[in-house]
Amino acid sequence: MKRSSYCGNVREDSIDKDIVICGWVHSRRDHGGVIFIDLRDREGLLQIVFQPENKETFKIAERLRSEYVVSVKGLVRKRPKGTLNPNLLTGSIELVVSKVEILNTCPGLPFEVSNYREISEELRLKYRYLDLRRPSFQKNFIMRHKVANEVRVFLNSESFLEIETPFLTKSTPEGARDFLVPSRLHHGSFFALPQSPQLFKQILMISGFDKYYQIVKCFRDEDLRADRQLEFTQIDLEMSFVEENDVMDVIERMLLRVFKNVLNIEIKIPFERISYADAMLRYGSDKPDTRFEMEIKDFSIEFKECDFKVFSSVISKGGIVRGLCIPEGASFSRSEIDGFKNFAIEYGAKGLVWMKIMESGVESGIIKYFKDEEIKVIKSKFGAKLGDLIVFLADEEKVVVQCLGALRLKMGKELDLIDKFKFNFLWVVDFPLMEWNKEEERWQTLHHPFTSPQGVVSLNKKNVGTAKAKAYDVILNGIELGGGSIRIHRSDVQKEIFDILSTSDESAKEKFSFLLDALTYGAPPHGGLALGFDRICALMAGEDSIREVIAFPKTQKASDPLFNAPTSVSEKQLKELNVRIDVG
RNA sequence: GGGGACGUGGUGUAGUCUGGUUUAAACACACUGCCCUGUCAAGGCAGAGACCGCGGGUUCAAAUCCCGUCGUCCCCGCCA
Repeated sequence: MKRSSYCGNVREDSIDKDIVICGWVHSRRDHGGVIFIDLRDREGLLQIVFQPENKETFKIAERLRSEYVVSVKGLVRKRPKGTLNPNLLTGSIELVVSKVEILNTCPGLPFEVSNYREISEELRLKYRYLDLRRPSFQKNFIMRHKVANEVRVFLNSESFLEIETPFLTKSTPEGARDFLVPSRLHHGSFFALPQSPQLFKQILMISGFDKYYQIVKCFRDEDLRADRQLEFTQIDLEMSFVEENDVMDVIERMLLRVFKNVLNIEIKIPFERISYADAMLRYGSDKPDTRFEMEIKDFSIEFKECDFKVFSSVISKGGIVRGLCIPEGASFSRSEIDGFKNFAIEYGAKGLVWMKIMESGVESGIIKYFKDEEIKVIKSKFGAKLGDLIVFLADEEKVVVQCLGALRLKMGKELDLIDKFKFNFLWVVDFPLMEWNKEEERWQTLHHPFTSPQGVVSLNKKNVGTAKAKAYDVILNGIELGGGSIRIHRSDVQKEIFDILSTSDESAKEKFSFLLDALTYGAPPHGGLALGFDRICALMAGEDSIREVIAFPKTQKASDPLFNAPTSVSEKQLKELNVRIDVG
């Protein structure tokens, strides 16, 4: 029997027609005299009816069990009055079976193929093929396909060319840890899997392709998280003869189209923009979640000479004091506030100071150190209301910013201040070009070393600290969707950057000499951006983890329970590669 | 490298804090059999199924307390 339709796509226009469908037995309701089966395929469910008059099919129906694979021929008809199911798109019709064929059977399942139960991730990944059968999952992956398709249709219409770049490439120890692939033909040498196609796409610009994109896998051998996998997918694009606004405009219009055509949601463009400095000050993060307010306030000037020595001495040593006003937080108990303190300590703070705005005045263990005017300033700066809780941190800037940023997010979630149906896009711009790495005593780029500085000043180790980058990150609901920049297209500027980054024993100039060369041969001004495809899909699907939109993800310990990877390999394989294992 | 949560029939959980007749473990779903001609997360009756992740210790007695170990998840570090 040749299939004529998907189960989930049959509609009333097929009434009185004979059709053939194939699928899995989703559920079986045996009434003794009549048997109903919900047959499932990727498009959805259709109720099929076995009637006792047809003895042959009825006998087979009695044998059907969950997840049996069958093909069914029958007549589509309108369901009898009062038996419609409004929960199904096919709920007004059913298929009366005239012929049925069991294509495969299925033993007892390790878990039910339904949306109604949370199964442990371990089991889900071991039986990923069953897990992926669940309707909610099929939906996620159909959506993921649509997103990719809309991206391609849009970028194609904007004259972008899809060009592939290699997976076997060169290891560059900056940034994330590389996955290494031993070379059989070059003993002792290794390829690396790309952390991103960054340099390839820049070279494609030098080659004159003008606009490039790729939906491409990237690899980073770092620890995994809910939003991080060893291999992940990026929408990677690059454009020639552009400035920041041109790239940002393309991305905004692309996302507008994707959200409209996939979710039927109108997002507002252009996205709001915020400077890096502002984001760090107000939200304590370079990827602020602006779905709720609760902004951080700085008191480093106000408390410079205050009587509370913890504050004034930190400030005199170059540190800062900032605080957060938690609406209706005064009802938190002492131990709950201690919990916040421990949370802050986890992020590197030494302690946390709090004040409750009560009817009787401000309640706090340190209230005696503060003058009335100072309390007034605190209250007015926050716009604090009765019943609010204010917390302060005093430390070096990095610690305070990070802690309060994390605490703000935690409170936003716990107090349910976040509107889950909102999509808040945001550009973070004006990043510093570099930051000083105290431990290693050297300059480090915030983005990557190919990012163009703002302005045309000649850069050196003295003035680089104040330079801004032509870089931009696109943020959605506090998650970094992607980042990009205008790249350096002049060899002399790129050389300056490498000089600043280089330590005495390693020269970036040598490692990237091919790039410096390429830039001299007529490199056009160019820039681009890379978007985390998995993250976009997870956000659009309302999932908390990108694993829910990746068909075969790894566990947090970086293994695959289905294939049981990674594994050791044979001596023969190792010998061919001239690799010896030395497990300590 | 570090912090935390969890691990009980096939699945999801209760029981763990305060060790012991709420019979060596309860409930729901799934499973098996029977009944049932309009259900749709069908219903009814009956049944099978776990020595409580693994190892060790404390104790008269351990799912329960302690130590170790493995696994899953969340977070810090890390992710230019």
